[in-house]
Amino acid sequence: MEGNRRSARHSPGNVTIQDVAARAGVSTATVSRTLANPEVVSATTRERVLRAVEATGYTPNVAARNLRARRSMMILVIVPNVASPFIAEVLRGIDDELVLSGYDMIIGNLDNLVEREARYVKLVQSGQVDGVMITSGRIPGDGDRSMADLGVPMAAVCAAVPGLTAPHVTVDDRQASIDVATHFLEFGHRRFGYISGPAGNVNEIDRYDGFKEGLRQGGVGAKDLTYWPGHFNLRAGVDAAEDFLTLEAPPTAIYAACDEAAISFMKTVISAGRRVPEDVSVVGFDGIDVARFVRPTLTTVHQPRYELGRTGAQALLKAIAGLEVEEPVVRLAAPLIQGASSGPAPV
Amino acid sequence: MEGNRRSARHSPGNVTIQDVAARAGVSTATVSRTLANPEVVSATTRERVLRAVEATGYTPNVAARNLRARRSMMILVIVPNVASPFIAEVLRGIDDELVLSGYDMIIGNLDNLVEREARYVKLVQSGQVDGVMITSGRIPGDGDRSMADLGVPMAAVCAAVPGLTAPHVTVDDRQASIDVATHFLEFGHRRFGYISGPAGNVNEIDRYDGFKEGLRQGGVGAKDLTYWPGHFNLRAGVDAAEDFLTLEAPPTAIYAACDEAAISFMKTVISAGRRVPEDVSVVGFDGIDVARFVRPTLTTVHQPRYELGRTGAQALLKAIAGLEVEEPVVRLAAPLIQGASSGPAPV
DNA sequence: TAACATTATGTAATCGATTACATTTACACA
DNA sequence: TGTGTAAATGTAATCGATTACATAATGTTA
Repeated sequence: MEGNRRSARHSPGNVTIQDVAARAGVSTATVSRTLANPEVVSATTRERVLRAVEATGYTPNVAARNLRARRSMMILVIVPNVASPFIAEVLRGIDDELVLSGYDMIIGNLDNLVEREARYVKLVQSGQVDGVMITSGRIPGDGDRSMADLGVPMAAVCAAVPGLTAPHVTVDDRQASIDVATHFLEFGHRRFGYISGPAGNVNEIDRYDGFKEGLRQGGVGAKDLTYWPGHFNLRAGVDAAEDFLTLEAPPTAIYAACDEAAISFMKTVISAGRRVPEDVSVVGFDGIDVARFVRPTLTTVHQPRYELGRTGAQALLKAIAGLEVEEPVVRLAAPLIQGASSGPAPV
Repeated sequence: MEGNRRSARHSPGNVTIQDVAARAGVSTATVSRTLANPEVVSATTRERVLRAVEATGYTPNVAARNLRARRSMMILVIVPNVASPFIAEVLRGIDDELVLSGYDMIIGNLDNLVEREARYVKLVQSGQVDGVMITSGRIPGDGDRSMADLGVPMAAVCAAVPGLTAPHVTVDDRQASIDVATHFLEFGHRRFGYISGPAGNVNEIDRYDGFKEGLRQGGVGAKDLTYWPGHFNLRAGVDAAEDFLTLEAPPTAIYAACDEAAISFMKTVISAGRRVPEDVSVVGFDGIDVARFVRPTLTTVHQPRYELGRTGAQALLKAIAGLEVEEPVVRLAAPLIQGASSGPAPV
C-alpha cells in the first residue's frame, strides 16, 4: 500500500476515470470512448456516462493521457529575454495561434545568457514538449548536444538561425538596413554612426552588414562610420551617446540596431543640447509601440511582430503534424516608418 | 500490438529505463535507484548502470515520472497581457526564482479577456500544474467553477486579489496614489485629471481611490477632478489628451494609472503646443524602463517589478511545499520617483 | 428460426518510471 | 559451521487514460 488515494493532493487528482466508470456502471473503456468518440457508444450509455462525469466533476488527467499518447501538447518558446518589448508582442502572436490547436506555451527565458540553454535542452530531451519555437537566433545547446539533434520539431522566428533546417519566419534585416542607409543618403548625410546589438547575434550581423553595404553603395567607406558596441537594450544608447558627445566632428546620422537604444540615444544627446533631427538624425529597428510616443517620433524599421509570432507558430504546428512546410523560409515585409527623428543633414 | 516503439516519435521517447536495465543487466528498479539514491546501490552496480545510461543517452520520461509522483513541476502564471512592459519584468523575477527549484513556467495570457480564463481553469483542473501565480488581480473562473475551488496552491502578485486566501505580494497602490496627490498639492495644483485603468481592476480601484483620498485631504473635491476612462495602454493617454485639449480650464496636474498612458498623454499634448511641466504636470505609475528616456523624464510611482515576481514566486513555492507562509501579505515599497514631468502649478 | 453481420461493451495490455515488499546475498559472530 | 543481521537487488503493483482484441448483445436475412 502506498497511501490513500483520496488524501494529500489537491482535488484535480481525486476523481479518476475509474470513479466515473463505477458510478455509471460501465467499464473505463466505455467512459473513455464516450468522451473521445461519442458516436460509438449507445445513446443510453452515453447519457449515463455523461451524467456521471457531470456529477463527479471529472477531468482527464493529462499526465496519464500524455504518457499514453506520447505527446504533451506543450510548446517550448525560447526567448532571449522575456522583458523585451519586442519579444512580448511576438509571444502574443505565437500564443494566439497555439491556442487554436490546443497547445500551451512554456517560456524558456535565456536572459541573454548562453548557459541557460542547457536547461531547455534537458526539458526537450525528457520529452516534455512537442515542439520548439526559437526566437533567439541560435540553436540551444549544452556543450555536447544541440537541440537540433534531438529530433523535436522546431521553427524559428525573428531571426534566421544558422545551421537550422527548419521553417523560418523573419524579416529581411539586411535589406531593411540597406534601406536605412539609403534613407540617410537621400537626406545628404555623409558621416554615420551605428549602435550595435550583441556581438555575434545573427540579427545584429545582418543589420550591420546591410547598413555598411547600403553606405558602400552610396560611396561611403569605413572611416565615415562610427561603430558603438552594445546590446538590444536602453543602456546601449546611453553609452553610445556619451561617446558621441565627445566627438569633434560627430556623425549626423545614427542607426541603432534596436528602438530602445535609439530612444535612449536621442534622450541623452537632446539633454546635452543637441537637436534631433536638425543636428543628428536617428533611426531605430523593431517598431515597438512606444517609438511613436517619444519626441521626436522615432523613424524605425517596423517588424510585424505579432504576425511573425503567428506565422511562425503556424509553421511549427505543421511541422509537428508531419506536414511538409511548403515555404520553409518566409520573409515578411519590414517597412521603414518615417518619423520625425530623421531629416536632412545639417548644412 | 500497437505499432513499433522505435518508429514514429522523435528520439527522446526512444530510450527507456528498460533499455538501460537490459544493457546493464539489472532490473529497472536498480536503475531508478542508481539515479535517485546512488548510495543504496553497490559501487560496482552503480558503475555499470551509469555506463549504460551514458552509452544509451537515457533521460527519464517526465510524463511517466509525473504520473507516478502526481506532480508536474510546472507553474501556471496568469498574466493580463504578455505584451505589457510592466508584466515582462515581473515574469523575469518569477522565472529566476522558479528555476532554482526546478520548476518551469507556463504562461496563461488573458489578453485582457475574461473569457480566456476558462482555458486555464481547465488546465489546472486536469492536474497539469503544481501551482498558480496570479498577476491579473482576479481569480480566474469559467462561469461555475473558480480556480480557487480547485485546491491548487496559489499566490498573487502585483494586485491584491479579492476573495483569495493565498499569499499576496503587492505594493500599496492606494498609499502611493495618496502620495501622488500630495506631490501635486505641494506644487500648488488645484485642478486635476486622472487617466484610469480598466474599470473594475483592483489596482485601478485602489489607485483612483487613493488619489481621490489624497486630494480630499488637501481640500479638493470631485468637481476639480476630471476622470478619463481607459486601460493600461498607450491608447488611454491619447484619448485623454484629446479630450484634455478641448477643455476651457484644463487640469494642471494629471495622474495616469500606468506609465504608457502618461507617456502618450505627454506626447500628444506637447505636440499640440502645451508644455510639460510648465502648463501641465504628469505623473505615471509602474516605473517602466523607458519612462526614464522620454522627454521630459516621467515622474512615476516605481514598482519593484522584478522583486514582486521573485518574492511572489518564493511564497508560491512555500505554499506548494505545504509550509506555512509566515507573511501572507507582503507589501513592497513603491516610491514616487521625481522626474521632470511634474512641477509647480502655472501661475 | 438458424446463421451471420453489426453494434456495443468489457478485458487487459500499454505508455515509462517509481517504490513497497519480497527475496537473495554477504558478512559478522558465536 | 550455523544463525542472525544488514546490505543489495529483484518482482510486481501503481499512477490514470487509451485502445487492440475478445466477447456479448442486437439486428438482419434467407
